[in-house]
Amino acid sequence: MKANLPETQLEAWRKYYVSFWRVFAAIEADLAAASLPSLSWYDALYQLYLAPERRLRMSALAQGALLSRSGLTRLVDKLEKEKLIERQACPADGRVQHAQLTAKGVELLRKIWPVYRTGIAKYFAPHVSDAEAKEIAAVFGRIVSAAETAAGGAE
Amino acid sequence: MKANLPETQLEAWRKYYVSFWRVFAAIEADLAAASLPSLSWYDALYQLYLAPERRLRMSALAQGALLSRSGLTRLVDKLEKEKLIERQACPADGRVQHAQLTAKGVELLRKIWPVYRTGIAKYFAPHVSDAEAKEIAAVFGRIVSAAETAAGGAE
DNA sequence: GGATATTAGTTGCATACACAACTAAAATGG
DNA sequence: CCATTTTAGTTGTGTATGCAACTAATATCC
Repeated sequence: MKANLPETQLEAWRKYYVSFWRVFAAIEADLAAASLPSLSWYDALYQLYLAPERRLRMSALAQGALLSRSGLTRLVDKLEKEKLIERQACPADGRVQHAQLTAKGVELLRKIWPVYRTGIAKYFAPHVSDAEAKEIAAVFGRIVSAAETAAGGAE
Repeated sequence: MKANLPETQLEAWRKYYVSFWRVFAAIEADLAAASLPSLSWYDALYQLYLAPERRLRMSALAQGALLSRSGLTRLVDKLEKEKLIERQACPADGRVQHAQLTAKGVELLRKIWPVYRTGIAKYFAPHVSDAEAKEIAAVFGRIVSAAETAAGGAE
């Protein structure tokens, strides 16, 4: 927690911060232009897609989808209404709900991904060499790990 | 706009994406814990602080503060109510408003910055070597430039 | 120079999200 | 085994933000 922050680090932070918002906004705009839902839907569905049996407890999904628990409840409401997922009560623990990805959910994921991928390929990838990409993955991987252990959840 | 996205790039994107949200949330939480306004206020005030005479047209400020024009109008409403800035009509062009940073605005900036800086120093900097920071600044600097020229505004 | 187009900013409306308070279920422990 | 605490998820409420429509002012062009 060094309070002194060298100018180099600060400049890196600023570029990181600004670039993220720009790229994020550009990708969201492309998705909206293609009449597709926003990245938060994608993130949630994709987390489920990755999960064993394509299902996850609400709180795990909230973690993975970068949302608060209440935010996730609302998102899951909408996804469920669209039949993209199903809520399943847990027989072993009455407090727990699982979100289960449906076939329709997978299908939407497959519709979103090409547009998302193209966005990454347009706004991000062209400016990042292969070597830089490896370094970025390493650096930001460390940041993610640190943030997640700090937040208490190993997950 | 290569549609093919190597796994290396993709992995870099994912870490970049997730790390950003984690760090951003952590810093926002620290600011809130210190009863300070959020980064969007800081961003807007800081843009003005950097500007010549500490004032900027609304639309330029929107660009710099990463907001839509309507979003900026609302933010400026709040900042003005807190006397952190003043709106000034432009004598040369009746459509234009300038936002002018006040002394109180500078003061708030100076209160926020230590907390913000500490957040960067806690969540970001420890995981980034000096060499990596230089590279990150370069890479994301390119991304920002590309995004801004694409968005039409050189600025 | 007056009709039309463009530009700057604002406002109406809708949406997405967080925090805090709540409910229900399970764990703890005496 | 009942009372208390903890945990999982939901709901009430407030806020931040964007898009599209609007207003007012300037620029363009015949």
